[in-house]
Amino acid sequence: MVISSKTLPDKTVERLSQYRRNLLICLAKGKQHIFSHEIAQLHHITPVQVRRDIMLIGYSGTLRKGYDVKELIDLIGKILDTDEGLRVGVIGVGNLGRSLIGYFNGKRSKLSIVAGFDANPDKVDKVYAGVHCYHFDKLSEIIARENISIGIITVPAEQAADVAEKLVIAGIKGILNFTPKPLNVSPHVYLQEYDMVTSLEKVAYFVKKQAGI
Amino acid sequence: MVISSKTLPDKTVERLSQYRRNLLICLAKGKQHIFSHEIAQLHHITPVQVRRDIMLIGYSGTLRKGYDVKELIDLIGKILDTDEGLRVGVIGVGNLGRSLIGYFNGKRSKLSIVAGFDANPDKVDKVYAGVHCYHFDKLSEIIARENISIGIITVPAEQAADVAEKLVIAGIKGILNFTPKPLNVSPHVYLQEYDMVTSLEKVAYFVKKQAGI
DNA sequence: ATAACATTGTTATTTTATTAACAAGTAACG
DNA sequence: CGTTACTTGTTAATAAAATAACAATGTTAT
Repeated sequence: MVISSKTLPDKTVERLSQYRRNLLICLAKGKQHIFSHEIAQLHHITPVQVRRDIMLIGYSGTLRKGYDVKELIDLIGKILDTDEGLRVGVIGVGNLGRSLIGYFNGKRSKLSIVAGFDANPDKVDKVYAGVHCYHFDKLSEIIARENISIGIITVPAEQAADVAEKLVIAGIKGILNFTPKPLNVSPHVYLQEYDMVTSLEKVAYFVKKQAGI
Repeated sequence: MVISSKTLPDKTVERLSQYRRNLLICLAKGKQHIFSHEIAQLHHITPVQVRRDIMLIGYSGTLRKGYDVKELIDLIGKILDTDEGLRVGVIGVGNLGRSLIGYFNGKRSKLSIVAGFDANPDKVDKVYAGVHCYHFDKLSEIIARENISIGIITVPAEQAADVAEKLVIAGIKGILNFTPKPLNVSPHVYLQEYDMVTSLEKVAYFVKKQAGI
């Protein structure tokens, strides 16, 4: 079967990433086959949703036996990963930046954080969880040298726009922005924003609603 | 006008939180009125979306003058905030937990992080950015004593399920889960999950697509 | 005063995402 | 073998979100 080159729905991509994580755990436990309702239960979604996602990537399970865990993991890998992997830089090595570096460190993955950047001279040329921290000034240089295609922005909000601009100029292909400042980037750079404060305010709103305050 | 007590769409709630943040900046700059297309531009969405959101909260602007910044901020506050505010606890005072505490510290807001929890004896009874860190064992006690209604989970993934269960038992009303482990909580606790690894894998997928790899 | 324009508020349409429905087919069991 | 029950794959229906369309109306220019 040929892997469809059509772009998958946003939400399906997210779920595939999550499925894979849990499938790897299943595989490590020696589980060889898995039913759609088992995957569903792990993620608190419906079995139909799982089957639909799997249909979209063109995989087929075995009737009454479920999906082959290993095959499914491999196929998700073919879809999400690139052969040589992509290299990632973290701009802003504060608590959040270091936490991200920590998450990825040691995980065998096609995504690797290969550089950190910070303005603080105390941090420059230090190594955090195996990742070298460079000065902001070297952003362009290191991105080119290290072949970095994704940038994670974890600087204070007021520096975000400036950093984003420099990243785009340096030829970055994708940005994950953790600052609350919405960014303006050229349309051929993929931008994903995540705002922690908004997440928390959203929880608060629904708590308030539920409590009838 | 009476504020509708109907629950707003998920996405509208998120955007309102973001609008407010930028409106506060506008107000600080002395801007008194703002057009839908200006708000839209700040957030890279369409003016229609903005008008629609504002319609949903029952506010009206002035034709050809736009919206009164102060009034809009106040109304969003009435919708998102509770009168006395909600109190938040952070479970897991690692890099990510401290980063969240740092974000909220000093921001005048109806949401305040009032306690941290960790198992590490080096952290217990220390104060991080004004927030006291307690031992896990005191979770229930402190949640009750400090009247905490929202918990942010930033522990390692393998402890997440256990922490969530304890939070629910302690009577928490809302949970924001930053671990990649999907949680099972009783349906009257509002749960929001955010998975950083998935976010990054999603960026990678779209970068890959765009590059045609 | 009148015309041209800008901007809101709202309804209608389209798109995207989720859920339901069900046909098909295979393993297990007698 | 034949029957039962389960699980997949897919199409159809529904729900949620975004976008488009446009009427209403105040403002500015002439």
